[in-house]
Amino acid sequence: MPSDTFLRLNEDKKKKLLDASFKEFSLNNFNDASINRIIKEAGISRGSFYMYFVDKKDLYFYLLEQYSEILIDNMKEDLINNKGDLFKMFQDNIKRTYYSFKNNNINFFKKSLENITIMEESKKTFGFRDERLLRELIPNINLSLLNDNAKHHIEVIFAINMHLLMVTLIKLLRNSNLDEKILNDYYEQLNILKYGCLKKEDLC
Amino acid sequence: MPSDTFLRLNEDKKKKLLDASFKEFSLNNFNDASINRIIKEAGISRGSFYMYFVDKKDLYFYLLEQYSEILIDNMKEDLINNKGDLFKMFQDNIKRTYYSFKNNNINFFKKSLENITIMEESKKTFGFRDERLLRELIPNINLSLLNDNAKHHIEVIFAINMHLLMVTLIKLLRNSNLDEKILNDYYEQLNILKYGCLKKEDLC
DNA sequence: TTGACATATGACAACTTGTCACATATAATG
DNA sequence: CATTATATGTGACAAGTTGTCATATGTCAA
Repeated sequence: MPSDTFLRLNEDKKKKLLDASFKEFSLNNFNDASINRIIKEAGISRGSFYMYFVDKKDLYFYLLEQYSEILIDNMKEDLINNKGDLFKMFQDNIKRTYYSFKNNNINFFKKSLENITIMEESKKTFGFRDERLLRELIPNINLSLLNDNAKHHIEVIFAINMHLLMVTLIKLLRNSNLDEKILNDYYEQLNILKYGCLKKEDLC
Repeated sequence: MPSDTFLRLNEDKKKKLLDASFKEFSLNNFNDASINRIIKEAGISRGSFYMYFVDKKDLYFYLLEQYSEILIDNMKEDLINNKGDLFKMFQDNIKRTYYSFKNNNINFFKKSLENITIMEESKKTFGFRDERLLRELIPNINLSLLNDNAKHHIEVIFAINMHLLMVTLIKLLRNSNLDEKILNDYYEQLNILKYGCLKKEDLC
């Protein structure tokens, strides 16, 4: 989290630093990104930077949070449009998210995907804070479509879906064009989650 | 991949470097691990190091490969003991893997889990090379237990299972003792994959 | 013994980060 | 208005990082 000093800064100065950071993290992955280059581009001194953020990670997560707001908004919209059907939402959402990622200035989201460790993923699902996810998305899911076991593990199901979404996005972004095969694979993966892996005759 | 020069080295010198590396990567995550400390501990010169490995990443993946051989061996054994039942294998395997991780010298596997990005995970499933996974594990899975859709996506199902395994291991290793609650959550996640999320009446 | 090739070495340039004594704003108070 | 606090800004600095390269030392074959 940035310091109050940063938050109190005038919008111009704030924007300049945020823009420079966005650019740097779009061109380099987290470890290669350089605070030196950021402060040079933003025209602030080294000491000031450390007055605003405790370190590179602090800045990065703040940025990620800012820029991923719109993604969670889109997801919420898709969920409501599909009357709370979690799987239809994910099916609809992937193209939208793909284009958000693809069209954003330089590469920020693509690089972000490459940076996420499963360690972090298990804590905060893709930069969206858990709280916002739980507060705004989960309550909009129509649980009556799911069986009891699924109802009790709705957060896990969401997390698995998010994981599949991210892995698919990585694949799609590696190709230059939206690849229908990768997309179809994704839809069938959703089906596995919907219908399970075991033979039906063993179930009923 | 290490150079032929490294492979040609006498066992003592090789071991010394590998041991020093293992220790360094056990005490630090990938980015904080220092080649300087490794070569100091191993008693070789900077130039020699770069004669053996192209960079830190090269060394790291070589190490990971070496030390994860046993994990895939265990998995194969569990799969055969369970007559090819993929889900029973995962259910049995987690405790074993947990103890392998917990008891190994310093922390290598725990740190490794923390280092893995979903980007890498989507390419090589957890340091096990895809080839070995596909070659040795997948053929031992009893496909007749699965429905048609699952059969066609056996690699994806395996990957999701691996992902759940890793996330659960991270949770378990964060606690000091084997936490039954986390373990039970894992088993129920496997059930979701087995039986799916949708209500049964909608299926049959 | 003399090449020829394989290894080893550490100084070097070019970076990186976080800190800190100091300088300069801006606000508040006598 | 002058003075004192408090908030910000600054860049030199120490202590680290990595990868390269000219040079030195092995080793083996002709």
